[in-house]
Parts: sequence; structure tokens; C-alpha cells
Amino acid sequence: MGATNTENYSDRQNELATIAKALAHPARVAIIEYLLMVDGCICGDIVDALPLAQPTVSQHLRELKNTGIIKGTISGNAVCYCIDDKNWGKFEKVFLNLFEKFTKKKNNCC
Amino acid sequence: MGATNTENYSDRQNELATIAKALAHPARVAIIEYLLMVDGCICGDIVDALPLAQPTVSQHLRELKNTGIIKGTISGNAVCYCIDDKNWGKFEKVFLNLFEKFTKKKNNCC
DNA sequence: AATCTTTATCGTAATATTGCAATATATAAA
DNA sequence: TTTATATATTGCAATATTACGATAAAGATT
Repeated sequence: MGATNTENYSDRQNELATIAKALAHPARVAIIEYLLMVDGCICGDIVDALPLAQPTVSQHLRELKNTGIIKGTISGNAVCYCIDDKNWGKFEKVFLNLFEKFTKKKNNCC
Repeated sequence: MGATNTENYSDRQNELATIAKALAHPARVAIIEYLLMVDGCICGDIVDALPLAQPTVSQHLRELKNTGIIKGTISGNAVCYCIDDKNWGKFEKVFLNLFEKFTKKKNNCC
């Protein structure tokens, strides 16, 4: 055990869980917010903006890239990272769709 | 290591990561969606709705409860679970706030 | 009281995550 | 060509997560 069994859940449930997992670490949240703040690519100083060693930041960047939240393009010596606009809106909708399901209802809890 | 160092991040970054972590497993997503579907409390049959053993479901329920996404009230023999309306809206805003930051901008990536 | 039902907790095994030092890779600069 | 700079990968240790069997706890039923 220790491994999540994804087979028994819907694609949507797995997708939501995967995106959430990518956001489930403050360093990755910090990376995303940094990219949002700068509003464009960042070529080079993400490591300096985080309280982590370079290999650890590289690992978090790879996770975000694999999930499709950010993308990186090689530019000479450095790599320029930015939000991946192809997926952002889709990911936004996945969360919006979940949250508004309750907001639209009244709460019948005991 | 293996433990996330939360000290070096803002409260908001840690909060977002914590909520995301609670959503970062398809079983927990399934539990939430089940509660949303039923639209009220569920006293007793969450275990039957999931492809997991009872102790595992109980563990996931506890995580969701600790994060504040759901709440459980004891009702005789059983426990009635439902969405925690006190926090849902707040959690929704946390995600909305993140996602709309990019959607409002144009993408200046290389 | 004895038993059933429901949920929680404990203990444990398998796997994943986090973090970093060391090192590799690749382009830039000298 | 040698050296500097930027990022990725490897290897490893510490910790967390996931899952479940066994068992406990507590009210319900008989």
C-alpha cells in the first residue's frame, strides 16, 4: 500500500485529485504565485525566491510541469518558466465546478 | 526529510496547500461529490459508496473533517456527515482568488 | 444481558513525498 | 579551450500517505 488506486474512480475525480496534488505543497503554491506576480516568463531566479535548495526547486518545477500548470522553454543557458495558458482555464473550471455545486444549494445538514 | 517545512511560507500559501492536499485523493473527491449529490447529511452508507475498506474510509473522512471541508454529527449509533458550510465558501474563494489572477491577465510568455 | 450494527482506532506493510549533497549536462563567457 | 553559470538528474535519508486486518467503543436491537 501507500499507492493510491486510481482505477476505481472516474476520470474527473482522478483529474481533480491530480491537480489538487500539484497545489498541495506551499513551495509549489509559492512558485505559481511568483509566476502570476511577474506576469510573464521567469528566466533564472525562481530558486532565489524560494527557501529551498536548487535540486528541490527543480523537482517541484517538474511536478508542476508534468501536471500541466506551468511550462518551461529553454532559452540559451537558462529555462524560462510561465503559467501554461492551455490548461489554466480548464483547471480553473474543474475547481469552480466542484465548489459551486454546494454554493448553489441550501444546506440541509442536521 | 519527507516533511514539508511550512515555516517559510505565508499563511495563505500554507492554507491553500492544506486544502489542496485534502482534495488530492480521488476517494476524498468522491466522498465530497457524494455528499454534494445527496444534498444533506448522510448517516451510514458512505463506506458502501466507495471501493475501500471501512477503516480506510474512516481515515479519509477524518482528514476531510480536520481540514474543515466536512463535519460529522453523532446520531445514535451512526455518524451523519455533510459539507461544512462554515468553511466551504471561504475555501472556494481561496481557489477562485488564485485562478482568476491569471485569467484576468494576458499571457506574456516566450 | 447478549448480540448486532456502525464507526473509530491501533498496528503494520507498502509506497510516495520531501529535501539535499553530489554530480551531470549544456550553454555562455572568458 | 577553459571556466563560469543555470538547470536537471541521481542517490539517499527522513517522514508522510495509503490501505487494511484486527480490535475497540458505543448505541441499537433482541
